[in-house]
Amino acid sequence: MAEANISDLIEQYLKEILSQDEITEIKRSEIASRFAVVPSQINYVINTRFTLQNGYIVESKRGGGGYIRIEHVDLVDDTKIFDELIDYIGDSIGNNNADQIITALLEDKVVSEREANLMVAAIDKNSLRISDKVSENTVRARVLVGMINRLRFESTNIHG
Amino acid sequence: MAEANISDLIEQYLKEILSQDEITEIKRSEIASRFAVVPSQINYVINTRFTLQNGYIVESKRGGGGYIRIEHVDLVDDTKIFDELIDYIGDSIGNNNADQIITALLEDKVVSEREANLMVAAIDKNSLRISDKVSENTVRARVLVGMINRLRFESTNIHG
DNA sequence: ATAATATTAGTCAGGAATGGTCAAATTATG
DNA sequence: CATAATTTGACCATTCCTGACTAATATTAT
Repeated sequence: MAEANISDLIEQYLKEILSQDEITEIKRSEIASRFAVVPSQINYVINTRFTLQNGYIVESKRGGGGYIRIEHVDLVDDTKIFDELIDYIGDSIGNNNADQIITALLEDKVVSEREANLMVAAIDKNSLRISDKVSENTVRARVLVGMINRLRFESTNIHG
Repeated sequence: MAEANISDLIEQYLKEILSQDEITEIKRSEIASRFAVVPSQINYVINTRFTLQNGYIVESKRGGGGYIRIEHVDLVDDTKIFDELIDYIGDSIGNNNADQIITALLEDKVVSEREANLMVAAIDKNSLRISDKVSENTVRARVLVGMINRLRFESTNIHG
């Protein structure tokens, strides 16, 4: 597809590196100049694409010999991360963030694609839309219908 | 006899593209100017003609390099059971009735046990509890945590 | 040791480029 | 005529990109 954003390209570049090693250390200024962007854009990419809900842990150090270390964590093996994930969700979460979490669960094979699709359908914003009139049973109907509609389609994507 | 309105023409145009590729990415403003309509009419066309029930999955992103992605997916062979269930559910359904529907899907082997458990967790009455100050994101957090906890409660392995 | 300087990375706010929502106005349909 | 579908526009939300300023750490000078 059309990955028009530089941020997307930087993301791809970093994930390419991480597909070979579970952990990598980069120099912010080096990546920035490689893609001809200001250094702070690297922070932007990391903050929007390499978060815990995406399955990454990031550490850094400033000063001479400074670095940014990105580690891909395996949700299956790390119960503690799992706890932190639920902790992160807390009392409130938006549709996009929730989708990211489910994507991370899928990529780490905690759930199958069919299961992930059901989860995405369950937390869809159209289903959970709340107005004055809605009752619990109204929302339940929408959530259930949303999940059933998801089942109407074959799983098309890869990831298996 | 139905005179083709602009929305119909836009629909045809998009479906023409989708007849060649299963998936396409458009720029809302580009399509809008091509047909000389306001951008939000593209949303109207998508919301009325490219729905899940019709076999389309739509995703979008805003901001620079934003897009609307439309994917056409194939219906599974036996769709009758879904229609009937959705018809039965209607606009409102209680926890027990919903559980029964999910059990029926499980017994018919439409869903696996893990999938059924996820669905049950999603429509749990504690998750969908609605009071005066709940927001959409509040309910979403409860639904998502409920499903994740269900996954932990079982084995966290897809093949387990 | 301590201070000064150099070398990193982090934060934040703003502007630009998208797409989304909602309801009023208009048009088509039965 | 009554209702549903379409069309429009004002306003909102999100994402990306930049740069000025800040913070932390290492190195060098005194």
